[in-house]
Amino acid sequence: MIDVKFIRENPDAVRASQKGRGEDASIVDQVIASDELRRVAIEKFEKLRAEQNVLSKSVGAAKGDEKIALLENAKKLATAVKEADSKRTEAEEHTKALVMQLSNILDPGAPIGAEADFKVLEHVGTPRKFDFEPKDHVELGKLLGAIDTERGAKVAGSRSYYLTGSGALLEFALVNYAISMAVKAGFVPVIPPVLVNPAAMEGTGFLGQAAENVYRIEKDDVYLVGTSEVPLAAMHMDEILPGDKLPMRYAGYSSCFRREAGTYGKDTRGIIRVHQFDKVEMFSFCHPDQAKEEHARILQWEKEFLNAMEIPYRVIDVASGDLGSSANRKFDCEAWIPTQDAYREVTSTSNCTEFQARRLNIRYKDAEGTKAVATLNGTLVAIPRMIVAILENHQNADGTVNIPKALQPFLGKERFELV
RNA sequence: GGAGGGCUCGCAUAGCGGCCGAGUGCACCGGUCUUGAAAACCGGCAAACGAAAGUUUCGUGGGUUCAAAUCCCACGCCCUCCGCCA
Repeated sequence: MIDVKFIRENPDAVRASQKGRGEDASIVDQVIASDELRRVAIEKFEKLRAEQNVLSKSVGAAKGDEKIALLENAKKLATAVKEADSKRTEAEEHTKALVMQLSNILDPGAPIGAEADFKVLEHVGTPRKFDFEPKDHVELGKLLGAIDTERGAKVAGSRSYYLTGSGALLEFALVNYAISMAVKAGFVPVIPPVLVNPAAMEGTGFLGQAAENVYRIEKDDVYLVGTSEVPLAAMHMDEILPGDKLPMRYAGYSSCFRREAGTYGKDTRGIIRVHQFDKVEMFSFCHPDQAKEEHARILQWEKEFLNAMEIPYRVIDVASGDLGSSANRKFDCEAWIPTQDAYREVTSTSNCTEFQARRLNIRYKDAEGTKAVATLNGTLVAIPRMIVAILENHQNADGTVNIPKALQPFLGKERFELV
């Protein structure tokens, strides 16, 4: 949610941002008009209410005829107050509904355009030249007894899978490595709830355009989260954080659930795009003035993880039209996937500035006062995609797979063997 | 699933429908005293919007009333007991 005051004072900036995203800029003028009415309604209500408060007090003190006369007036006033109150509520709701439609203000650095208009920031590592025909992760997963998509489909439907043997062990190793790295960097490790209430889901912005990708348990009115960003962000919902404790960093490990509606036919093979997976996510509550630096730091940790996995990748600056509504800028790390001859997204970090915190009512307090914090998130490791990258990039001609050095201590060996 | 109890300013508690945005204790901040600290004493101390006046907030939402922390209804959460259970 953008600050209404900011919209009022910088309408052009908001319009430009909306346009940059390819979204409706006319909402800005609707907000301004609605906000004007809202402020008038508030003023009117408050005046009447003040009058009523005074009158009510005098009723208590009065006696006899005087009291009867006062009561007469008070009754009339009460009706007027009630009416002004409902008008005010209506105006407030109307304004809020409009403001909620606006996406976060773009970072001026974000490339403008549609999905394909991203900017490549850098390449790290070189895609390996194979002197044999590389196998894809599905085949390797079978040879290693690591991934079973057929039984996954039998038991849970399409986009489901079993990680077995080496696959399961690899997940544990990845998670352990990620968490130990995060703890070293000062993150508080967290195992959050994955079943959350509507307020958490709504506050983090996942019930908007993204709603169709969210699993909902109707009977109990709870949602399955698509990322631990949701419970991590909502953790401090309605709280005022001590300013001197910022940044507050959490590393959440959780299962993630995604309906993947509207992706029929996309990545149907293997475990690139699945309904359920585990992920270690970084989340930071920080001072708004430091959000940009924090964003760079989170990206740096993502890169360090990929470096440790010895996987070639590139970093892209995601284009305005492809940003989530909460993000003002987003960097994706894309790993090289040999059998697809392409870079594919494995991690992603967004700077949500104060946008998300305002919706969740998360503030910080320091000598300057109480203001909304900035929130940022970034993937440290999303298991299935990392498994794909590791298997495909580190495979040998016979189908065995070399284990990156960083993971070897967690697995007690250097290679995954055939079963 | 069944039966009870509770939800008030960081914590613990008080609170008669108007004198309650709200008392007390602890914690915290500032001061006096002290070589320093403790103790004692004095003062301050919930949040939001607003330039201010003022308005809003006693779990949430609704209702009764001129007036609600206080009465009524619904929901949420917490606790205790019983049942079931990883």
